[in-house]
Amino acid sequence: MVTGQGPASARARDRVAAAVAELGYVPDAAARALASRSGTRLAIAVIGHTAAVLDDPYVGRVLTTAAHIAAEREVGVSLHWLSLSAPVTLAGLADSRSLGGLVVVNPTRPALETVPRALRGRVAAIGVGARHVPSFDVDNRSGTDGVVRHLVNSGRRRIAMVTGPSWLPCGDRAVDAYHQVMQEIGGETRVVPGDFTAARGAMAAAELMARWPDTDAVFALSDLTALGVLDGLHALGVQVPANVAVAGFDDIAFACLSRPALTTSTHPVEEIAAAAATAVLDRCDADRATFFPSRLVVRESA
Amino acid sequence: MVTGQGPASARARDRVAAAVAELGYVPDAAARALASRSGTRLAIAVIGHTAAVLDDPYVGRVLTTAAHIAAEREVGVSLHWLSLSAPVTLAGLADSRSLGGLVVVNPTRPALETVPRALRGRVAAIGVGARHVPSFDVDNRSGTDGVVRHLVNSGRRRIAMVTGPSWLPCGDRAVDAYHQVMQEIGGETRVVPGDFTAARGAMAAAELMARWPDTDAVFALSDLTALGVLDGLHALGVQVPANVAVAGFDDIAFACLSRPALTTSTHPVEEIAAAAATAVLDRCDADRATFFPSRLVVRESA
DNA sequence: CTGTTAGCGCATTCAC
DNA sequence: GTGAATGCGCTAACAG
Repeated sequence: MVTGQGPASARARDRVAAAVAELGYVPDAAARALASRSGTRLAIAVIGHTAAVLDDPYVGRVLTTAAHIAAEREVGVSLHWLSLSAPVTLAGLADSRSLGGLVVVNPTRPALETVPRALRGRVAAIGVGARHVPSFDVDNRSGTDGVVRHLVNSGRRRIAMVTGPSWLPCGDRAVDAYHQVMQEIGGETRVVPGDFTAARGAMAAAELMARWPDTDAVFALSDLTALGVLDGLHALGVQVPANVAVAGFDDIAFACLSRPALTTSTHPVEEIAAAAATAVLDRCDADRATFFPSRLVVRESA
Repeated sequence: MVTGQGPASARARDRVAAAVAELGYVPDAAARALASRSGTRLAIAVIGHTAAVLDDPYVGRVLTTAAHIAAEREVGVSLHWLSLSAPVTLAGLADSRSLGGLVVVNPTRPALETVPRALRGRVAAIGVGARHVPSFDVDNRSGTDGVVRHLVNSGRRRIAMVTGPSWLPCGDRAVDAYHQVMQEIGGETRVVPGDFTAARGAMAAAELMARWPDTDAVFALSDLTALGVLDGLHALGVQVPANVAVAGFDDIAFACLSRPALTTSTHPVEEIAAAAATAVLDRCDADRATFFPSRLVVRESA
């Protein structure tokens, strides 16, 4: 083995390293991939109802980071949409010989079941994990807890939540946390399903205010949705934050550009994506879940 | 040649095609890359002062599209930052044997000079092009013309422009178009340099209003910057669009979510990226420039 | 632990 | 026009 782990004495290894340095030797990725059948590309698969999930800015950030990390190792990244109704595609993806590793974004548990064992040690999830699929995710529970408690601390009691899509398991922890805080303060829970889009947020705002007109705060599990809520409330003539406070989740670039600027919770998306990509590229088999912190960012909207 | 163009009779080709279909044969990308020295990955190189340019949402859209297109051909995409001051990196990038093709985003003409001839037919630019480097870009000239004329038609005369970074050659056509319209209506030109960021937009707004207090419209060559201008004007207590109209360029996702919603010009970024990626992957040598239309989108801000 | 050998799956280059 | 040989640069599985 010209590089790396082969069983060899320390002296021999040093000599090779010296030769490599002096001759300016650089390994050929294609030849290595061919000989070791290790693949030449890192696939990013995003699960969702439609291919439109690929256009989400969150996916863009993950992809950007992964492509940047992969570049250092001379591998490329490809982007795939995995239909929610037929995650069979995952197996198809996996037996492409050029596949070096796989990062699944927003996986469902059934989808994770279809990961072939041949991919063990070369797969990671951003979202929930599974056996032999290490996961990297935001600590949604404490993140939600932090935001909702901030709303409570600023005097709100009739707090509603717009969730993520119901099929997304990693949103469950957030909903749990919301329920728990509401129970603690003896408040009624008001949950409306969302789908992480702004359009849905505007609709959710209208639904919410029709059903529970005395709502004094809305927490959306996505900034995009929260911006939509802002829009919906504006259309209803509701003042933010005077009448209703609004908080989001993720701290996207535009959270600080909206009017009013969005109170939200910030997440190290780049760090998460980098960790997932690195885990796959470095072939570390594990089924550990790593959680990244969610930190409250108070702006004007709540 | 198992696939494609080799000299062979039509009958033989058909037989091969039939065999391929029945055996479910799928070529091995790594083996092909090794034998033909054609590389296994498509590199996207973005030019800018700092690596922060990689985080631009525009780059995200380009990367997403490229990664999706590349996926169909079993190749991956890697992302690179090219320092403006030392575009030497481009040559370094190019002699990596795993490089299959290159798409340069926002190139400068000097940077394009450093494209090695070995890359001919496997390189494309999003922005200005050069000899042997086909370019794919927005028709900035007519796009700007459309926006500025819209401002004129709605009664504005003292129109300022916030440009892109001065080193970006593809912004020149836009500045030209602005000058031309202003000359036609006999208006004074008021140009402030920008850098495509929101922060710069807010500063530019302050500078503009200090220097030319009677300005009644601002056109920014980037939506992000325009949103910053919106912010800056708000801080100054200037009403938009009552006192000053604001227009942007690009129609990013958040243009319709700002308050007031941003009037801008929409561009088929995905189409442009797809065309560039396809040109590189299909090895079409050319030095033709392809321009994509810019279409005015009137919302509330102008 | 070391040195050697045999492919990985294709494109290319010759003879036919 | 067709088929068979050679090698791309490396890893893996041996024998020393």
